[in-house]
Amino acid sequence: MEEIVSLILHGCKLVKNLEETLPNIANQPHVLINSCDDISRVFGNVREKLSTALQEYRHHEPPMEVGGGSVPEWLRGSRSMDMVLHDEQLVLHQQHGSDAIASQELGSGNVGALAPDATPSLQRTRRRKYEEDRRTFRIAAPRMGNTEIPQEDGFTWRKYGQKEILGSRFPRGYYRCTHQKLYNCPAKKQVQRLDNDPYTFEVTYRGDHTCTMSSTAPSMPPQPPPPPPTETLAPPTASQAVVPHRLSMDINRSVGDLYSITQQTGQAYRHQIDIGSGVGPSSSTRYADYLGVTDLVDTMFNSGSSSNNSMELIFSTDEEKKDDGEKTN
DNA sequence: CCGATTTGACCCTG
DNA sequence: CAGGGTCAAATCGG
Repeated sequence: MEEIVSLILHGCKLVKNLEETLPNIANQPHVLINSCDDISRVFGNVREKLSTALQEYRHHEPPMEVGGGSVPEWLRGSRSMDMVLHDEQLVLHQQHGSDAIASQELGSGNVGALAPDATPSLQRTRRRKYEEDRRTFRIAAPRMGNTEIPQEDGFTWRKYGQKEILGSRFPRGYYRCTHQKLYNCPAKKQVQRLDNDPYTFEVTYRGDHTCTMSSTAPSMPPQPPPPPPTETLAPPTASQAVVPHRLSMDINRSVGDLYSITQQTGQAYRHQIDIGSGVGPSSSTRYADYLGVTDLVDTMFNSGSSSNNSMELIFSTDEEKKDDGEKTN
């Protein structure tokens, strides 16, 4: 087990390394590929070892009681095993759909407040394209402090609405970027507790930040008004700005951030992350695997010094969850 | 006083 | 017409 852990930690270091050198090597695809390969190799190795350990255990130990007997001792009784085996709770998939189109749409005017003279057909088109630019995350609610809202995501949001949603026990909160007016930032997010798991928020991000990612005031001067829409699609720069930020936070942050990003259609989570051209499908799948593992590692080993709240999150039973849920309700 | 939140009303889409 | 999304006045709080 120690070997596996050190492997995981090594992988994390590689990821951090890559992140730090990313600005310098961003335009050197072959270097990027090598780095990604190294990382995925390490975590692929981890996964293999985990699978082997699990199989060996299953082979030697007849199943005992339901839900516990076929799991290695070091994982028995912990929900982390579920996460390893079913990393849909950890793996992220990000759907950018037509980011470029959406960015263009968003940049072309105010969000939500459609031009009064817009034709109905145009409004529909705009809406649909806008809707495609949605990234849905599942975020574990904080166990400490304010459990009513998801953890900081690095941006500051201002709530502008809340609505009861049909078929949902919990209302949906509507947030827009605090700097919307000052910086013409179109980013919005919706936050809703899951019906069947009040300790998980489904956070849907819409639009991309044109402000910086500061949680206070933006450090960049206000951007000039976006250019009028043209035939050429703008590159999805804003959405790219979100991803590296998340990468950094995923590695460093504590619990609460067991993201699983789903497709907007609400289908089963896919063990895949779109990395873009230059990386083959098999690599991307393995890449996703390691992302899941890093989150797990992060949760297990980087969970804050003084409290074991992250462990509570991992190891808490459903019963506890239910109790806590009732308390907060 | 100013910015954030709340909440009922309104708008738009399907 | 129902439901989701947004607006904006009222209210809150630092």
